[in-house]
Amino acid sequence: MYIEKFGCDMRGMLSFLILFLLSKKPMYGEEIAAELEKRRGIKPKAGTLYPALKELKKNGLIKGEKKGKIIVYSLTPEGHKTAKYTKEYFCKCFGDVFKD
Amino acid sequence: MYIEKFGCDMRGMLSFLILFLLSKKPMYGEEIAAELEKRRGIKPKAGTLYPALKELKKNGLIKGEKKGKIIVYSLTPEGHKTAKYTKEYFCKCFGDVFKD
DNA sequence: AAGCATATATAGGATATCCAATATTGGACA
DNA sequence: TGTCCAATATTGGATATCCTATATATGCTT
Repeated sequence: MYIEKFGCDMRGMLSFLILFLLSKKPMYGEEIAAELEKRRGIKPKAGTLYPALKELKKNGLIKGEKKGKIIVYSLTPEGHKTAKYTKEYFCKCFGDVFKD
Repeated sequence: MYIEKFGCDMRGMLSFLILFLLSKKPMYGEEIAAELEKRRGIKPKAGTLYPALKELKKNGLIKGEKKGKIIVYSLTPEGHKTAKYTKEYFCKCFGDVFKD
């Protein structure tokens, strides 16, 4: 796989992707993991995903609502605002990558 | 700045950005640094940029041609191929971030 | 030729990022 | 009620990523 040969697996984008996904609709852990797998080809392990969610919660960007066994995560108002700004930042950085 | 509050500075995308920039045109170090600053708001330090270039060169993706004081970097054939694949990967991951 | 600024380079270390392994929780269903 | 499974969670550590500080090289100006 060329990504591996490249030596850059685009680490550091996990939290951004999670925030972006939740900005589209609330999801629970396994849903998020499945969506990430569809995009990146790699499914984040539990020890990767949940600490990331915990950090986002700690920063007040997402909240978790318990629905029986699962926890549905969604953005807080602060999270929406941050998602908006980070998306703008992202577009400024990478906007023209898509125009090829 | 919201990126800081977010706690995600999108690390891990530096090499990808460099590869992408060089896929558009050959550049030397300071040119690359300036372009990165324009996009990210932060200019990479010498101790960040040159090791990254060295790694890309080691992997056979870029080559450096000395022109007096400066070194002009450009993609190798392998680098072009890798840029193409990484761009596709990138689009698969983040393609819909721009549709908002 | 000497001094200076710019460009490139390296070593060492701090932090971020992620995973493996393991633990816990809650519901389903016998 | 007890067992099983899926979902969530935590700890500890490995690696990636980047910066600070420092060093080297090259060309320009005087």
